[in-house]
Amino acid sequence: MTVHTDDPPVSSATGRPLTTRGRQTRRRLLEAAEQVFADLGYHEASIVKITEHAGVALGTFYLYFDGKQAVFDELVLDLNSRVRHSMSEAMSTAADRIEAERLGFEGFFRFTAAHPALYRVVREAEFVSPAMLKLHYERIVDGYRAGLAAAQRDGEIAAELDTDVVAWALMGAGELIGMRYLLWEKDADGRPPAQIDPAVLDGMTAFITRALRPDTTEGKTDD
Amino acid sequence: MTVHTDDPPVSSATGRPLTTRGRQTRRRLLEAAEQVFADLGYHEASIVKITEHAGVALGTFYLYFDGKQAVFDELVLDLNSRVRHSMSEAMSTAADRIEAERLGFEGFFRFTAAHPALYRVVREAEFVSPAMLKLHYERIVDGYRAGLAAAQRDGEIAAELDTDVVAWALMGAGELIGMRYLLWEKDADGRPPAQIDPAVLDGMTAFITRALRPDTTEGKTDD
DNA sequence: CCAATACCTGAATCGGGTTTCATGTTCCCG
DNA sequence: CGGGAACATGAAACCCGATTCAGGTATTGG
Repeated sequence: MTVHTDDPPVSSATGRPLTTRGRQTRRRLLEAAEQVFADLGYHEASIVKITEHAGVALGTFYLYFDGKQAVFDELVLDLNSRVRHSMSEAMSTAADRIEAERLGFEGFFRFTAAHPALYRVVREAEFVSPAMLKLHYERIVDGYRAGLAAAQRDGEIAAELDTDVVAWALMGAGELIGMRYLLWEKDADGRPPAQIDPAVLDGMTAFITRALRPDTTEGKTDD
Repeated sequence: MTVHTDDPPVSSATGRPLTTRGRQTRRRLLEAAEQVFADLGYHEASIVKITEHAGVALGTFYLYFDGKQAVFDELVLDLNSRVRHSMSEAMSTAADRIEAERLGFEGFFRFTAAHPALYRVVREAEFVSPAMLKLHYERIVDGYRAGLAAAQRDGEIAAELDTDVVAWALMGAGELIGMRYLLWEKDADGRPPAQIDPAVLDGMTAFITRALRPDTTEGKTDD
């Protein structure tokens, strides 16, 4: 529910800096937008519903945002930084790249499980705001590819792999696995699972490990 | 552009069977819908635009379809059968499962490259018609899993793999690779590529091969 | 040629959404 | 405590699209 905004918030509409009261209203609107977009999707959501949820009047919205699409974009950016944070935090304790992969997916799945509807917002950006979706994926892949390339130099993963292609493939795999086993899965009470089925994570890890591990004949760079 | 409809077309609105003229009008509407949804997305598309594109009056639409969502659903189903056809046709000449994987992806990418906008329609179903998207993915995965399981029994792919998880992972990987290297890629003239970069397909194949191939120590069932 | 049947038409109905703006209200500094 | 800046309000202007329906037009079998 928390919204991260590192830059000092300004009213997007005018560029004017905000007082404490203004900042708080803006934050309330952004959090309301998050909730409403997540629950209803972009097109069913409306500014009226967002302002009602935030407990402010309709017109107030336009003091802080340029319009519906503008809040949506800001939201996607915010979610992107939160997912990446969840992933990199999870990976931070890894001993090697293959463990990092498992932990990274765990972090991703944890985020998705904790905010099932939120990740739908990101995917809906493909249709609402393609540039934002592109940014989202590219930011994730950039870090990914860098990690893979470094591991490759250290001989932790096979040299023949194309890190760029692999990074996109893994991201796509994670996304569909998350969709299938988190967003679509219902337990006995029809509730979505609080976290990913460990067997699935194991299956995923086995798959990734097999794909990435160096061939046994391959020489290791021992620095 | 061709629309496949195996069942004799009937007016969805009334269930009444159609004469030749009626069938033709219905087909024109469905093809126009395909075009308009692909170009504009679901929400920007409108019945007026679809009927204009088809060269019929607004009201005619409702003689053949129950509404906007109904054509969309029918379209997703149609596209699903076309993608699967493209994939299974490509796979039909494969000597073993790993070659089948490569050819299957080639078929998928060929379809996506030939109809760049169409695959967006399928993905938009996540928000417009979730049940249709689920059906789409599950139909693809079902065939996939069956093929993997059979190959596993024959010792063509590693026994330890969870075919269910692998099927979803591969489908996700293919989808994001297609998005990145077909839908987003522009050549010098800003045109999307007519087919996938062979280097990418090779990278993808290497990745899949490594993940699926049996361990060298693994015993083969020799029937 | 004449029903009768199948098709087609598009103005009108109905519902809804975004954005603006003239008018308050609150806050805070001197 | 007075007044200006910042903030808040919600009715109204404006735009757009799905769906209906009463009234036409093509087609065809006899």
